[in-house]
Amino acid sequence: MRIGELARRTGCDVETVRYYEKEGLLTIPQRDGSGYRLYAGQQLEELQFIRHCRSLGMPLAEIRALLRFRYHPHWDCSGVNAILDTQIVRVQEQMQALQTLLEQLYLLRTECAQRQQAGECGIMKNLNQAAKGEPCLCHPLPSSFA
Amino acid sequence: MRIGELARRTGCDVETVRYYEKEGLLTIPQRDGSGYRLYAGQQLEELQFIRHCRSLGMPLAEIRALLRFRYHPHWDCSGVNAILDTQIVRVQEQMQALQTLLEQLYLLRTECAQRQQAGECGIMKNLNQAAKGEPCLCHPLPSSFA
DNA sequence: CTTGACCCTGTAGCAACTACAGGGTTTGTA
DNA sequence: TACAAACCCTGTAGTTGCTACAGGGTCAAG
Ligand SMILES: [Zn+2]
Ligand SMILES: [Zn+2]
Ligand SMILES: [Zn+2]
Ligand SMILES: [Zn+2]
Repeated sequence: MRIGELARRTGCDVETVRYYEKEGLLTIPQRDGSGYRLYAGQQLEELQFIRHCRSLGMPLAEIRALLRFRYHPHWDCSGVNAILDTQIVRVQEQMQALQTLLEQLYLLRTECAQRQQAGECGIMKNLNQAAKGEPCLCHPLPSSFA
Repeated sequence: MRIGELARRTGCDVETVRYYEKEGLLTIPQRDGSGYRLYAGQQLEELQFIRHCRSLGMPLAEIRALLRFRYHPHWDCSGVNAILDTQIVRVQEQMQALQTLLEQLYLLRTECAQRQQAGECGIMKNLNQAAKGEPCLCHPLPSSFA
């Protein structure tokens, strides 16, 4: 199968397939007489493996590592667990950060209820206070946004 | 004050300050005889305004818009509210996505309890199933990771 | 024999920085 | 006064995971 069909069957862009090849994630495909890439079932599975891992938010470097475990089934799997754990921690941290952000944004949002001049707007007032180093509703403690 | 001091007082990298200038967020500073940038209190506030907004996750384009409201206090503030609302929705969507991810990762993680060969590891088994288009613990419905 | 769909390579763009390389300046001290 | 550390300058390239061309070649149908 050529690259277009592979892409269609995985729901993945043609350019993305070539990108994965360049990044060393997909095994190099054969070429036909015109230089077109020819893929077999092996690469279809590889690509689906990659897309699945991407859908779990994993960076390509870790997917590359997971692919190595795929090709070496006799290896000790503790590296696999470590990758998952890393990913879980990363996602937890991101969620925590977003949660904090959301609370700050909600607080700030309450400061403006109706249309008015920007100079009178509670949101702008808070932002301008923060710019002067004064506390704002979203960062009540003495400045420095940690 | 020169760029180093400005950076130190805002907890922001020198390169970042120059970057903001290039992006049109900071007003162009004066220069001394040697071509060094010289900043006044105005730019200190601007930079703190920018860093504050960045700490709320806002993209530079929206910060640029907020800075325009700062310079035009007589403008109607409804654009400010709109920016906040957009940002809130964006963060909510990201959190929702991360929540889904986290549940999938947890499910997958339960599949391997101890060290073993990668070929026997429940995590790798799931990933390899998904690569074949079969359902996995993290995506029980017939494939396609939405 | 021409149109359209497909394929190729290589490069540039996105966001928001970060990190040099390769220079000049200032400041403190020996 | 000489030297070095610390600072500043411009400009370019790297980061991540793609996406979007530009400028070409190939192939099947009508
Ligand atoms: Zn308002
Ligand atoms: Zn705040
Ligand atoms: Zn395991
Ligand atoms: Zn799954």
